[in-house]
Amino acid sequence: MLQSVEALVEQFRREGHKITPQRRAIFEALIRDDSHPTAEEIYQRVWSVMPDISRTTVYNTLHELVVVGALIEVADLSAGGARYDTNTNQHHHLFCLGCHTLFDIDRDFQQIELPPNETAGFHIIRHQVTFYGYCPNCQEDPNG
Amino acid sequence: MLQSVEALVEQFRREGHKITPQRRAIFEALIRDDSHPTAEEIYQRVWSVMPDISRTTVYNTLHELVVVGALIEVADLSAGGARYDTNTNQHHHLFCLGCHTLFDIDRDFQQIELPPNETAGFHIIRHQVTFYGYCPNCQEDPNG
DNA sequence: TTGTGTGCAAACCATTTGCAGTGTC
DNA sequence: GACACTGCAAATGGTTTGCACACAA
Repeated sequence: MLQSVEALVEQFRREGHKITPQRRAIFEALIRDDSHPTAEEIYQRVWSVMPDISRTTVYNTLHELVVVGALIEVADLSAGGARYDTNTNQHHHLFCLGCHTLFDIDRDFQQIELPPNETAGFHIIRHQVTFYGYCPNCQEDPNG
Repeated sequence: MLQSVEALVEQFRREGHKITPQRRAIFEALIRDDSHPTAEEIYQRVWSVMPDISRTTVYNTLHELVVVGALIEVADLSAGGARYDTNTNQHHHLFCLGCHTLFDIDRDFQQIELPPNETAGFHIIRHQVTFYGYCPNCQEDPNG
């Protein structure tokens, strides 16, 4: 989880990027967030304090945050576009098939490893476990 | 992996669906396939033997195959749209970050289970491990 | 002052929808 | 013969691109 705007500003400067008011506002919107927002949700948050910002700028900045490693883009879990994860540590996901909410699981399944003869020659970078199911709400109301 | 058109026809009839030449052609295109094709790829295959088919019909039929459980829709792994997996057994994935190829891993990581107090009240249906990395090709040519 | 960043508008691309006509059961 | 299915065309929605202007360094 991202802890401070200044740390991001630092990181961005280090990578040779300029710091603009728009970028600062986007950083603000992401600090201490663990809700896996979509680009549109982030745009809405920033828009509420900076109504002149454009989606283009939000998309650009999110991509740059992914490139510098401050954000992880979560594969689209059906509907609503890509989600951004501010938790860049190794962790896992619990996904509700009903309401599409995504929870983090910080447990470490260290046992998950492929024997070398089953990797098909891949150089494996990371792995992620996703649990699919129904959250308490969607169990009560299967149409939720 | 889907083994026979007739089994799918049976299953479709059982669920109260009608069998059309288009659906049969789509079934043919999916038999003994383990390449995780996109809807567009399936459309192309069917189109080569039935040029009058429309994308709408392909999309419709794929959705119905997912509903009856003959196909699994794999979350979009960036670019190119959803993939369809004819392997509906519990299995895992190896995804190449370079060329976006998706391999099946049939190994069973039975140890992966969430203790009840970490499920956030979810009713968990299934889980899937995705390994992210670079395939032999994309290790040689990082721009592949 | 230079080149990166911004924002508009338009393009893109996978997918969905509306609807009239068709064909399976 | 009824109703599910088909296919066209248009709409949708997330994301990207082209380009002129603005501003951080």
